[in-house]
Amino acid sequence: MKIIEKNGNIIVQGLRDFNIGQTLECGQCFRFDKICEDDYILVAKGRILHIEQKEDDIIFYDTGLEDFNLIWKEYFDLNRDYGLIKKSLLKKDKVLQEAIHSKSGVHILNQDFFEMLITFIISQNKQIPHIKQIVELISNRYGEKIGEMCGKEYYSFPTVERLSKVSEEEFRDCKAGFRAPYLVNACRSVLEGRVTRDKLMNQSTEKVLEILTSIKGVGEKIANCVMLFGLSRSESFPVDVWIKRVMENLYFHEETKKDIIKEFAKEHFGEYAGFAQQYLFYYARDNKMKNVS
DNA sequence: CTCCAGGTCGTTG
DNA sequence: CAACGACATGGA
Repeated sequence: MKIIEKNGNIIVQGLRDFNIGQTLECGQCFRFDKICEDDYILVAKGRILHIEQKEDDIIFYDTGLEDFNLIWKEYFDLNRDYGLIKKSLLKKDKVLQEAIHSKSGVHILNQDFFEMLITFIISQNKQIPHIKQIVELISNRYGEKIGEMCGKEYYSFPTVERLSKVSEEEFRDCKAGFRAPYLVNACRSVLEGRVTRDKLMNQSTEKVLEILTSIKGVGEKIANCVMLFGLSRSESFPVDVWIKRVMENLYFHEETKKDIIKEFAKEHFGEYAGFAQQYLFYYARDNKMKNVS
């Protein structure tokens, strides 16, 4: 990885195993707008980032070396060797070959814990474009304005303190529907310190799962998403409709319970289960994979 | 119109 | 413990 500072931009060269489009569109992230091919505006870490990929160059527009090193390098998980992860997964398992090869530029982002908790509570029983809409609405109403780009105003994701003051009715007005009381409850849990990033960071996977699922509206799947995307727990393996479908198609060849799939993934993919999950999820969704039988 | 979406909860058998 | 309907909202 070679980093160049030029005209107020940062250019990163020689990054293998990274594609900005795949990384943002794979379903882990909901706060971005596509300008054109491989060219995106992203909201994260309380700021706007215009980022573009031109062949092997990644351009972080209007970004200094300090912001890149302190914020974006970690956010985009640029220090991790994805080539090694893919090799390790493929060594054990040729079944993953197609999924990994077609989605080989996916990185798992290190996103904000609270934002992931709220976002994935919203995600239940909704399609990705809807999730994006609701998160944007909540940010526009309760976040801070952080700038303007291409004629659109951008707002940060709200703080715990601000969102804790939002009522159930107001969440319903943001189209959250039946999830509104869950959101109120989740905000309170974080504000009152029962569920915080610090508290979860040093716990065992089982304990983290137990604490997260103690929030009403957070089950196994959402807890695993929060762990994978918001707590850097790469052994997490969220099982949703798409993962169920793709696992049934590629491994079981018949209808299979989520618990069985989860256990299999833990055994089979081990510490890299989260990466396997994301390649499989994106691959299945992108190919509109059908149920078995 | 009907069906389903990155699910979870509460209720039944 | 497994199965099942309800839950808001919007798009196919």
